[in-house]
Amino acid sequence: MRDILPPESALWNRVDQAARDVFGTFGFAEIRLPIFEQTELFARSVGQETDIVSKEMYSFVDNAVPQLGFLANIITEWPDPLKDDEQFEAYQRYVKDFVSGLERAMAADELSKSPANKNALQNLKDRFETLSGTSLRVEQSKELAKNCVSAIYLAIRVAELGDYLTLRPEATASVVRAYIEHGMQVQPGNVKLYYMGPMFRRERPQKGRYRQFYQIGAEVLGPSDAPGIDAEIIEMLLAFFDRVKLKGAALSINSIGCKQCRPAYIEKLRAELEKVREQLGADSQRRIETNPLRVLDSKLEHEQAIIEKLPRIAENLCAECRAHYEEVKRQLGLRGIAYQENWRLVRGLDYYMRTTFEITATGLGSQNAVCGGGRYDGLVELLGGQATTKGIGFAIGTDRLVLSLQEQGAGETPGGLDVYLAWFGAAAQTAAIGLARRLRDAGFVVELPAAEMKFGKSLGLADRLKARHAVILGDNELAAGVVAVKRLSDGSQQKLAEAELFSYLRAERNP
RNA sequence: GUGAGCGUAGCUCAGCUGGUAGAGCAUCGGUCUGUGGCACCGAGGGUCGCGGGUUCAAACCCCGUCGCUCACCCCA
Repeated sequence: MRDILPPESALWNRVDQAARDVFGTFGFAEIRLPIFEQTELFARSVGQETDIVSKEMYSFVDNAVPQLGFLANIITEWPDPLKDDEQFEAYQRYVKDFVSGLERAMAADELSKSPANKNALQNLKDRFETLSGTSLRVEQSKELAKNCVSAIYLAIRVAELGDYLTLRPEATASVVRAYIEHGMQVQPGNVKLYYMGPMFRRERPQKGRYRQFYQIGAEVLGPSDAPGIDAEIIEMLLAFFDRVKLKGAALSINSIGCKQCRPAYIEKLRAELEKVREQLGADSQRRIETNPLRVLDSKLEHEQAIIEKLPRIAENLCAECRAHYEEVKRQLGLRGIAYQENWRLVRGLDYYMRTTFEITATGLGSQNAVCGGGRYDGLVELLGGQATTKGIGFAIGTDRLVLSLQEQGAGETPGGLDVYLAWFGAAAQTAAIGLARRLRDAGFVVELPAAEMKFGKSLGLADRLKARHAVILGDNELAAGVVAVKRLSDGSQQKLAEAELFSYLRAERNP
């Protein structure tokens, strides 16, 4: 958990504003999305077997009956129910409370009497009975108790205690959901949307990575999958990085094929990996089964030579994918965009296909990817929309971008205080309040002391607040109908009428 | 999920073999009631992350726990 404080927050705002400005010129408009969604949405879109869904989501039950949800959490999150008799008994009490709570809630119609709930209740009752008859002291009932506990977990998951919700781990799924829900396919051409805000993943924080992190992203959804769209969204991305003055941004691209050609490639890859299995590390060996593409991502030194000899997807694309990829590259060329082809660039999310890309920045160590994206033509259909709707998008990791900018020395922003309005005496305060309002109306940043201070104190505060000017308003100035304005950098001071003060300050602002 | 390191004032840190909690910076006030940065003097600010244990006595030793940082895994 982390706070973003001034003056650092100013840099964050600059980054957000740059995105709004640049994306706006490409015809993108902002979509504001909810922070949490139905768990189901992410499970389906991101992919059940990905790390995000299998272990990194913050999910919770939005209970119909809060007490039941509380108990369900205790029971299913119980660290080790079979550790000792004391824990075992406590665990049984919780299960008992849960069963009776479930019965009561169903009787009172607080919980639906759906078949799932009835089954769960019956199952829980049976299991609880068996569990009550076991003891941890006897080895064979230990095994029995273990099975009962698994069954209890399952029954609780089956019970419909309320909505399953998840703090969003990414936003593409939400954008697609909104696109379908609001019938945006009737809009002319492709729909171009951008978003920014916090995302959540459950993991151990480290440099540039947080459990609540921020992304700025954009998506193009609609009937066309023209390679020019891929190239333009990349062009926009680079324009953005240019605007925030990120140095050393490097673009990598790849194509990972489609439903037609990728499965065949994966089998080919798997077969080749089997031949060299013994030479690979434990992680890569495991991935031969789970996700062979990820082996290509390995950064282990001794695997590099092996990986270099593996079959490459670019040489195994179907005709359509090959043509699409070639045209993306040509379109990038038309825009004068330099890129690096990286045949090992694969994505961690299931929904990507064809074009994938990544931007890396300097100063981030091994976490050097600052933006990732790609095409996901099947996702809209997967989530229940029109099969003909195509999609492509990217997400910028704002935390890393800001970190990288700071390391490049963009952190310091000059203090914005134009005027410290030092007033002395009750009559001067009245005048100062009016003057402060007119200065602020004109766009100047003004600090107006809330209570009278001694002269030296007041100017001292103006100095420490890093004000550019002190405007002095006391009895003398009031009588003469002027103010004294002092430039704090060199101490020069002059008396001006109000109209002159405004033009003076304007000139000071734009030298 | 795994491994390592660190938690003492707002910040950076000191605090020896256990014996009443310290410094610098910052803040506030004074010297200084019409002119800032300096100097000097003074003040406020701490459940030593939290809980338990050992001890006559714990910031210090032991156990647990929470938090932060870094790395692994993975990704943005």
